[in-house]
Amino acid sequence: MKIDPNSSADLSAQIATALRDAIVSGALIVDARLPSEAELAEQFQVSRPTVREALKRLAAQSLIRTQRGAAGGAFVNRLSFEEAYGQQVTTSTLLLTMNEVRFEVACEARFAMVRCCAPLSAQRRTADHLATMRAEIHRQKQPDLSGQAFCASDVAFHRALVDAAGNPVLSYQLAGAVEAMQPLMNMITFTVQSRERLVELHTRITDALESRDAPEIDRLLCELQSDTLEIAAGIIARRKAAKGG
Amino acid sequence: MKIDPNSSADLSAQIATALRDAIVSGALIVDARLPSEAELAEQFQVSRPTVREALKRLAAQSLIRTQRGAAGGAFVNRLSFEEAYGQQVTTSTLLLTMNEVRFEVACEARFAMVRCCAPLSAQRRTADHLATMRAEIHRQKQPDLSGQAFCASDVAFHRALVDAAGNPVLSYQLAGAVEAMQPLMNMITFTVQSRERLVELHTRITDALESRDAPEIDRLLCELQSDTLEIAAGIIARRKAAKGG
DNA sequence: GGGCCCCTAAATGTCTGACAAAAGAATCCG
DNA sequence: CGGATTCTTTTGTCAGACATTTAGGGGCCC
Repeated sequence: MKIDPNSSADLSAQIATALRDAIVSGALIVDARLPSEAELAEQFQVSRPTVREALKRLAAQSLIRTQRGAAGGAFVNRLSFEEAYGQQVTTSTLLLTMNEVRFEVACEARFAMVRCCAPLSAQRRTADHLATMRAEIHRQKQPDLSGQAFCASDVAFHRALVDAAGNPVLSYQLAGAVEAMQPLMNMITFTVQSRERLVELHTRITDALESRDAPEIDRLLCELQSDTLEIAAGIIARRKAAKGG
Repeated sequence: MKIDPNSSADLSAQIATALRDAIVSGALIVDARLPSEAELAEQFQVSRPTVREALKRLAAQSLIRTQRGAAGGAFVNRLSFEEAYGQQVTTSTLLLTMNEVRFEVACEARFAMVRCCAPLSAQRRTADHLATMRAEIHRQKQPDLSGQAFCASDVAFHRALVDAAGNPVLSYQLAGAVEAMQPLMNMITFTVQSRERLVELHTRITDALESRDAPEIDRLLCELQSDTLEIAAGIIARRKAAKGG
């Protein structure tokens, strides 16, 4: 593990990369303790603040955790699904908002991915999943629900549908797709009418899931996608017209 | 934007969170310049090294970029698909290896997601995508190809299949699922026989993609999944037997 | 002899002050 | 007016110091 002091890159970035490689390659296994900051400083021939900056970079990616005290130090962190999930959502959200991804494109990706777990969900759904989904539907029916809350409930509904597939890897991957869409969805204030359309489809999807009818779920999700797109298109057009007038 | 000096959390972590929130919420837009380190230090009532640690955390997530010099500073970074893609792959890979996800679970997720873009790929594939896939198939036929190289080619093949869907969001999301599988696949040294089975399926998938036959692609991917699982199961069983003997 | 308490050592967290290096801005000179 | 030079701002890096936390050991009391 060496660094190049003549490189144009930051020393802390180089050290972070070296340590990250060691972790990813398996040279440093989970719960292994890294050398202390002072030792790393000596090893890389840099000062302690520089080492610390490198360690903070790794900590930001949840690759290590630090502990103070005598037996403390930096330890390779077991990346939990929850942590990975959080990072995934942040990254995906920023990616969509910063690159001005068109609503249709994000929507297409989202529904394509949700549909991909429909067969598994139909097969493995439990009563719990159905209960969660029906609870969200119930919430979505409340007329005084804010636009944001409606979207959040929509996300929760789809998450339950995805979780029903019983595959944590799938849940993790789709979390990004589903949750990252929320800010885009938030820009669309659903009218009472359109909400009713969506809620009805949600209900039928839940029913289909209950009777384990995978093809029907697929059909309904397609319908939900085209409905969502239609509603969005209408709102965008109206907004543009309002601007023009 | 305030921090709590009495909190148990690191000051640098708190500052990083505050700045991250400002970016995610849109208060700091792309290419906006953050205050200088000295200004941030004064604003948060901490020292410059502490501020720097916070900034390095953000830099590790590609949320900011820094530039030296008179007009330099830290700027909100436009998260590119490429950067997000890299982070996504690293995170997903570590998640799978560190949590000892079973091969079947990861495999199921991977193929479910790849299958979800089959209809779009069939519709939008270009000659380029087909050429890439055939080139990878050609490489996979080389008998002296190492196990690692075969797996890498397999990943490239599937990436082309996914990219054919023409949806960058989908490509990004699936990148994690497909590439993260590679280390797990690497543990399975494919025999000549099993390679032939996979290559044949790859060929048929490419043919089906050329004739835009979405249902056939779906069928073939299912077959590819069960074949992969079967091969893996055989190898795992043999390995276990070798250990026991 | 065992259990409790305190003390110490080790490690991270934070601060101060300083200098190096880069890069644009301003200035000076031809 | 243009080019070279100096200036200024800002990040990158270093050294040393102190604060804080925590595990572990030694000593004391029962």
